[in-house]
Amino acid sequence: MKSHLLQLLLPVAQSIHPEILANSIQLDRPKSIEHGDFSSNLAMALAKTLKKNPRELATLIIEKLPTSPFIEKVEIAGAGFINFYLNEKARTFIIHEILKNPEVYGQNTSGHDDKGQPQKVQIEFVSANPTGPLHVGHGRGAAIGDSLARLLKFNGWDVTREFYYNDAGAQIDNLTKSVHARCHNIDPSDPAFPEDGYRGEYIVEIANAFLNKSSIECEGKTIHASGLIDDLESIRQFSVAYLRHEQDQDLNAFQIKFDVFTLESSFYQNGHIEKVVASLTQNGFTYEEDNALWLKTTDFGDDKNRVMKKSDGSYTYFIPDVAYHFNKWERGFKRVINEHGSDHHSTITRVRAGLQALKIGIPESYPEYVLHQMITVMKGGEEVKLSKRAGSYVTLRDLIDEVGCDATRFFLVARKSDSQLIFDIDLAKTQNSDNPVYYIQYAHARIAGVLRQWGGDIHQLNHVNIDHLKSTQELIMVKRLSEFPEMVLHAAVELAPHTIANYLKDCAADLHSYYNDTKFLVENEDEKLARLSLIRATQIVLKNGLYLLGVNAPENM
RNA sequence: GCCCUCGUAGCUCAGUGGAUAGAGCAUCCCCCUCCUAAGGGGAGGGUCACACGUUCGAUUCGUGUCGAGGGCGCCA
Repeated sequence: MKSHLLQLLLPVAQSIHPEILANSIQLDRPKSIEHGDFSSNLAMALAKTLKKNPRELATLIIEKLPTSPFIEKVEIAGAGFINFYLNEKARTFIIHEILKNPEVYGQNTSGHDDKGQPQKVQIEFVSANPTGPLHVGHGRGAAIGDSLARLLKFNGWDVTREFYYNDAGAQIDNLTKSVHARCHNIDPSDPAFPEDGYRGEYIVEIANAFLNKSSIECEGKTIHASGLIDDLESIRQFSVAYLRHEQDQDLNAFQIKFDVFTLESSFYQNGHIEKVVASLTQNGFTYEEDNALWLKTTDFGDDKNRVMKKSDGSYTYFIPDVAYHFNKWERGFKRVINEHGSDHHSTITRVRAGLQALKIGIPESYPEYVLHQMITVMKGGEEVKLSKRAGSYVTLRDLIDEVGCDATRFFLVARKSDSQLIFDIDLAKTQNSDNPVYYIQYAHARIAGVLRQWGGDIHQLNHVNIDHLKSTQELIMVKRLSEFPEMVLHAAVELAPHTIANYLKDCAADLHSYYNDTKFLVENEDEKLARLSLIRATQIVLKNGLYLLGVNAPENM
């Protein structure tokens, strides 16, 4: 509908001002229904360059505008807005569009290449090290990352979800030492406990399972504990498998599945690390100082150079990161999005710098980043800082157990990622109007209820003429539904799934308002079917929108 | 000190170079003989942190100030 109007406007605009470009014409959705379905600031924009009165220009534009089967009227308003009001034919067209192919309504092909094929995009998210249960920050990353994946798929991209983790390195040594200490019944109050060790209760569980010679399923393999109290290698393998397994269960409970798990150690084993270091050195971006090998990241906008190989001969995390992103590029991902906590901010410049220094034509903006800010968990008016199992932080599992998967996902994805989030457990738990998740789900369930009571075949609604749906609420409802595809595109372009959550709240509000005002199951058959087709279309949009957030759309509540 | 993000109603947060800046909660009033009241309607509540610029028009863009958080490691 929007492109239809643009096609009408463009020739007119060009006849007045030949140099105007198609993408410079704005066609917005007015906030208020009084201002029509679409609004253009064309006259005001032209007034500036042509030095003419915007209202006069608007009159001229409207006179020149060809007739359209979908437009009821065009009006000038305010300082020179041109407002378009769609007619009943357009509204029927929109509703039929939704009902015809419910599951694809809102989808587009903006992710396709020139040949019409989906382009590959990889989204890396969560990427927690296997040193403890997932915390709420990982939960926010999981909710945002998975929703982004769903959104991009809806926009025609071929999406791969990936989880990267470090299974060697200093943090894992720490984990091993901590479990080892607990095997010997050394607790964190004991001076013999590792200084930077993990102090949570889960370490005791792992130690006990290890001593009992348990087995753990992890990523298709079974890991057996040797049970030998000083077998550090077995402790390490078992602990990593144990925690990876637990994280998988948490993600499962959060209804998130990954396509690929990548281990940091794989880049040491397959020689990628050496290759990258050799290439960086060959390109002349490295130097030695204080017995360490440095990369001149300042050549690429960093504020200081970074160590890549420590004086003890081991690598910093930074080189495996570069190797990993080089690997993503080589696997054919011309687009990569990393979802991380905002504490990863400092790595952006240097990872990109490392990739630039490889000189193999990777774009400067590769990879893209979506960073989320910190979460404060509130309960009973007080900040919750720790959980029993993890010790020092609140786990994702705590939230899921307490408020459920749907509410947790919704709350974590419904805020702009770069603002700090207060997660109010009491609010997320309430099952009433205070809680936006239930508000939206209730709208969906209410519609399902009406359709159940009607008892007819929903396919009967596909070709209903809705011409005489003309109440303000009905106009608002149709307008809202027609905006959904634009919202989906916008959310994907901006990498901002929270805009979908806002849209759904508005859409649900429109429905509840309509529901209270109008009876659907009326005597008059035409009226009844018209209203049912409208709410059925609303149900579809709510369902598709909730799907994009990873939230269920219940038939009953 | 430098870098990034944020500052909008009492609270939690949306939003936009344009029309009267929105929603939920909280406060007050009203609506079930009627498809789910887990709902709806209404009232009150704002110097869009502050200042100065750019613009026909700034809450939105720019600069500065103040305030909050995060990052500045041979940790990941």
